[in-house]
Amino acid sequence: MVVSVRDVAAAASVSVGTVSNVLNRPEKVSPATVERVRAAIAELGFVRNDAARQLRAGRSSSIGLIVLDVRNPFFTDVARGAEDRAAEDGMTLLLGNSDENPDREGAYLDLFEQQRVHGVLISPLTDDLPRLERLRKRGTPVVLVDRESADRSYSSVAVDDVVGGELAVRHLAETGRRRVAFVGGPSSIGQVADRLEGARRAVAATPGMALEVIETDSLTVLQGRAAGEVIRERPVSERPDAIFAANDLLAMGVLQALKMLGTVDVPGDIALIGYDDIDFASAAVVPLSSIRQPASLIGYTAVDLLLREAAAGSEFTPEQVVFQPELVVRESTRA
Amino acid sequence: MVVSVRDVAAAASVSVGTVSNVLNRPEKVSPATVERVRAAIAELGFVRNDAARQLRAGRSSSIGLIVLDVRNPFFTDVARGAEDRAAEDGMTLLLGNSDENPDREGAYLDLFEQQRVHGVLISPLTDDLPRLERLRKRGTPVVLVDRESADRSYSSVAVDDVVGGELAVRHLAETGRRRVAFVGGPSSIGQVADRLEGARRAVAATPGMALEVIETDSLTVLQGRAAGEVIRERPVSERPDAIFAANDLLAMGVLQALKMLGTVDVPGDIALIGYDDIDFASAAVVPLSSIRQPASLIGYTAVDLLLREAAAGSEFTPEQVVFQPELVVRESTRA
DNA sequence: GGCCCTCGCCGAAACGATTCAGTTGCTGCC
DNA sequence: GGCAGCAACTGAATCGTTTCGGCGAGGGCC
Repeated sequence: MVVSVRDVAAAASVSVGTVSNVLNRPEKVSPATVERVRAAIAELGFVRNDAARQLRAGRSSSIGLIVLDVRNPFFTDVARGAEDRAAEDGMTLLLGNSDENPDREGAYLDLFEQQRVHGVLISPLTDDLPRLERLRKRGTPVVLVDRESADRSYSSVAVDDVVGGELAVRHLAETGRRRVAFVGGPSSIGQVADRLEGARRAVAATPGMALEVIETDSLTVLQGRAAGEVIRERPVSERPDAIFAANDLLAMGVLQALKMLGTVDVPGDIALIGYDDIDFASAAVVPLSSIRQPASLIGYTAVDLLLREAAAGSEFTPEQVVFQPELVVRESTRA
Repeated sequence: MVVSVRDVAAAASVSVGTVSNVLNRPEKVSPATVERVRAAIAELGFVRNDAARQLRAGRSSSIGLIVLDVRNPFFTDVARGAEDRAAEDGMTLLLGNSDENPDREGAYLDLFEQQRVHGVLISPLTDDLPRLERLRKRGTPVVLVDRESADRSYSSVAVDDVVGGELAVRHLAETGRRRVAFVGGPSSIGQVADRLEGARRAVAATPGMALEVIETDSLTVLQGRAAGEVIRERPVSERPDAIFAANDLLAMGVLQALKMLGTVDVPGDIALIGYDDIDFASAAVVPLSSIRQPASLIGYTAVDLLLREAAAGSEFTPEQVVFQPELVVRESTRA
């Protein structure tokens, strides 16, 4: 009981080609015929088979997006922006979650390749992936999200994380802090490395300031809590007087750990600043200072670039869009 | 330069049928041939075309999931659970976000139908949707998520929201509160209606307790903040002494509004309880009491049901799974 | 009237993987 | 030797849509 164009054609007494034209170029068909075909479609409950369309078209009308962590509101915001732009061109967004795991990242790339997606948006774990190369050879545009490609061979939409890190630590310095701990990791993730680099620069620019790095396995609330506990357990004299967390999830975990036993006061004893400025940051126990990134704009712009690249074909030169981050000061870094 | 099974077959000097067998039933092919074909695949960089497979198979290996709000961590957790179960059977999850908007919901259902998805998981806005019926007629299983079907004609995985609402308000009663405001809406959303119903029951069971309903347009932080401001602006005597928010996002918004000017103390002046127990609830300005739902288990179970239903075909009787919610007490409702 | 266009429609070919009835060649058994 | 049985492989048909060369009818123009 599957209804195909053929059935519709028979019911409306036209050819399959005409049905297809009604579907895709109704202006090419006489009004009376359009009407008749539409009626047949409605009556039979015909619904296009996307697989067949794609097979014919050679590629799908979906765009793949691979993010580091769906549970991070920053990335859901990116996804929303991407989805909005995709919808403008009648495309769909396929959302994959690598969870900072290269195997999962690879699995999604394979999947997207099999699906012959229109293009791939990725916040990659490592800098060079043969799979990305292969996709590109096939003619599938690839745009890096929240990350710039080392050799600028890929298009990308990112925020200057070095500047962001610098903003954060300079702010800490300006509010009188001198012993800063950077909480984040793994350092193989580009964003983490860049934010740390920015922190280093700000520290170097401030006489008497010291930086310590507390490396985490991932960028989650849980890992933040663990790092916070490490700091809490130290003798008071050995604690930093400020913490810069590589993202807000970590920062919120750190905050939970510090506040848990009531032993450490934020910002009294330790100031805390995160990164991303997710919605929940302002609602934290101590409202969190953070570095804001235009998440949904990043997603929107990335899809925009992707579609332009897809339309241009091979004579497209990769384009790097870089947004500037913005410091948002709240309670957690009050002097 | 597209590589198809035909090219692989030629390169390995076998027929296309054999290539397909190597791909899908390698045990049916002699080891030497498997080796030869695999080598050809690797050399040519052949990647299966999913559209062609699906066309032949009649349906895709994806499962569609439509949630009310991707930005709500509860739903991303549901999605994670669903994805995990789907991956066990080599299936993919397509995530759609209705944003509590019937048009968007409909658009995703249409899309999923065109994609001939293996099945649909939906947290529906309204109770009866002709589109769901049509999907079912086509043989596509539909499982309701976080919602039970009124006439039990659909399979569903849900949490007893009436009990959850009752738990919340009974807890407020037990901690001495008597003038409760329910913040949530629109009431057309089943979860909201049920939680309110539970609240009503608990109020009815407590002599001297009164319930007021503050309706919101949606279940977001922003709407919560607006509701919180309404309450904050009232004369002290007309304020409730407890607020039950239909979900944690709303609760966090309410909390922000109440704390903003420092005029209202939580839980001193007003106790506050939310629903869902999202990760961020415990990290809020005032750690939030909430009603916990097993989010990722819901997603996992829903896909499990879906796959069983798909395998059983027509002789499947819908099954309703109901989990019990759990009260989580934190600072925000301390007596 | 002859010629050329345009419009509206037709229908076969093509996309690429899977399936299945059929062929081949070999082993083992009476 | 004859034959059944089996393993390994073949290749044409199939899924449902889009595309595109082509055809006939009607209109405009010289």
